[in-house]
Amino acid sequence: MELDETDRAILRILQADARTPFSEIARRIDMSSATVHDRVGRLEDAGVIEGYHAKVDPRKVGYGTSALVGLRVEQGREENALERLREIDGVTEVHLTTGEWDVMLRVYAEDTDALRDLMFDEVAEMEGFARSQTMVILGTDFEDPSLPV
Amino acid sequence: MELDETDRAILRILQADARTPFSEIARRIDMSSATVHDRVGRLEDAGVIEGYHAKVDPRKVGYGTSALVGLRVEQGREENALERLREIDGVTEVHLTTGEWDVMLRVYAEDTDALRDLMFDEVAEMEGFARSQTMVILGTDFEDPSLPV
DNA sequence: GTTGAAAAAATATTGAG
DNA sequence: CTCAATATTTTTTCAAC
Repeated sequence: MELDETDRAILRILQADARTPFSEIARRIDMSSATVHDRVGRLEDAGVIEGYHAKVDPRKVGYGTSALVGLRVEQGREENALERLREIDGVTEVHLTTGEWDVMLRVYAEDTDALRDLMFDEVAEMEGFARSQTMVILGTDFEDPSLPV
Repeated sequence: MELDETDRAILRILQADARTPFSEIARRIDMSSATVHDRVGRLEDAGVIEGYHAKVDPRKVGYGTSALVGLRVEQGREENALERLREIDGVTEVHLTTGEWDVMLRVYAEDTDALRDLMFDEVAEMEGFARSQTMVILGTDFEDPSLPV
């Protein structure tokens, strides 16, 4: 799908605030809301917009700790490991990467104790687990889910 | 702010789909939409809900490559470096971490050439830069922005 | 592709239990 | 805190350019 500047403007607005009324988007980009409605529908159908999600403050719902975890997995056991990782509560991202680690995880836990339990009892016990390194996130300086479009 | 099971149910729904009409949320949790409206407003005011964002498929808007980058920063230069990183186009996350790296970045780039340029011309040229390691994301097995609440 | 206008649906507000 | 009823606004549809 080819995106023109109007599509990009709509994407910028919806990335910043997914609940902006079409009528206001229309006003800002100087088109009718029927057009905005039409375009958003096409962006959704084309898979450019994958979804709309409320961003919840992890601390406010009991997740005091977050970490990035590098994982080494035994050769040939990757499939099994990935399947297991997906199911662990608090694991929100599983990426296959080049470099020192085969897999990088993003995990959330209540506190450092809970993170330790998650790592020792769930991740390290997993079939095919070789070794891991946990990078505890001490603070997040910047996190904007918006891609520049 | 204290969250009860009703609040959590609303959060689960809005994390999965931020544009679910209040009327449907109300139907699903068996309450009136006025109550849902009231609760969502309080969750927003309390900062539990930080915002609503459209999730855009990076590939569909020209970002073929993504990476996690570990950074070492010279002591005392952290502030300056963080400020600079925030401004680089394509950098969507900047975390301070324990372990091998001081800072972990999430970056998006058009392709590996653009990633190289971003790393060599922007990141490595930054004041206070010591060294870095780029973990190119070959694939994302799982990525769900929803926190279990 | 875009539009204005009508119809349908949703959200915001109010007042009371 | 919750609700029903009302007022307001938005979404959706559609004939027409």
